[in-house]
Amino acid sequence: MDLEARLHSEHPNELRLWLRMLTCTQLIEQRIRARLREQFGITLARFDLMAQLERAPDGLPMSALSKRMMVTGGNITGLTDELVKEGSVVRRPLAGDRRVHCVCLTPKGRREFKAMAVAHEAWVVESFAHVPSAQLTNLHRVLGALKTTQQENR
Amino acid sequence: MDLEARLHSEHPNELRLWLRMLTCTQLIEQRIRARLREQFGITLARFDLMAQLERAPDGLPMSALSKRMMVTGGNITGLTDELVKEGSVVRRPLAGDRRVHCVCLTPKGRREFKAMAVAHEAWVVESFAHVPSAQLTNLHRVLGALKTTQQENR
DNA sequence: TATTGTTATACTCTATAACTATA
DNA sequence: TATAGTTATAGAGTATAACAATA
Repeated sequence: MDLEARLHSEHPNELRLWLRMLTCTQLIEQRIRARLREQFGITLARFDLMAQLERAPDGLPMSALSKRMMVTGGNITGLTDELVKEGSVVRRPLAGDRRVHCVCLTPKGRREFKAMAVAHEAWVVESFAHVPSAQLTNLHRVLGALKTTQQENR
Repeated sequence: MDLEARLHSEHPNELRLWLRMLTCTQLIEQRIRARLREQFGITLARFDLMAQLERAPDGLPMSALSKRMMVTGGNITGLTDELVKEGSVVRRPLAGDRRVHCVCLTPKGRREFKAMAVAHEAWVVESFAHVPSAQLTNLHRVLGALKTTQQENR
């Protein structure tokens, strides 16, 4: 039983698709969230922040993290504080602009993230295991167009 | 800028699709949430609860709401309390099992919901306006299979 | 014993707004 | 003035666990 139970015959296909998307993302996200907590003692938001840093050897300004994670700045401060306390990231000043603090993975944080990322990737792959590869690509393309229109309307 | 910024060439298509699904649902959900609050002074969770009740003239047991909304029972009690305070729903005993309380829209709640549902449906249709109808159906079908596998693995 | 719903509690995530420091 | 980040706060949403009433 899920969100779609409320639908009736008059509802447009757009609403059917929307509720189905929500159900799918909620089911998958809940599982990922629970496993991150059980196996690594970390929340999804903190994991996501570390994921953004993986490819940035010199770290990222907090304003960049705010944009990428689509949350307001105050939240980045809080998440960063927690990760600093755990020793997983550090704040580093940026030469040339003393307002900016770059958040940067520590060697410890990088090791931790590697291990989590392997598991996380496997969970995601497993979740989509029954979606044929061609459909995977097709979904990705169609949702790409949807994303663009959403971001324009912000 | 969004969640996908963290991807690199080694990442599998499943992860690419997953992050794109998350971005899309978050963008749409944030907009719906903001509009429900601004235009109707209601939260998404309360709206969703009322939506589940629309087709149930005799109401639904709180346990059914818990399953459909995929949240634990305590939350249903809280949401119901708030909607009762607003006069939008009532609790009704169920003949034959005195443990069960059915949550039921009041005439006022039903009127309120009708108005909100019209607006909500228009927002969703608008969000998917640039997705061709054939792709709408295709997405719905593919995600149906995904949903089934997720619910089996719970 | 199992199920329904309530209560109490705590945590995560988020936004907003006022603030400081720097550009 | 504008931008980067911090702080304080509040509200939404959620889960857990102990509990009472009923089956």
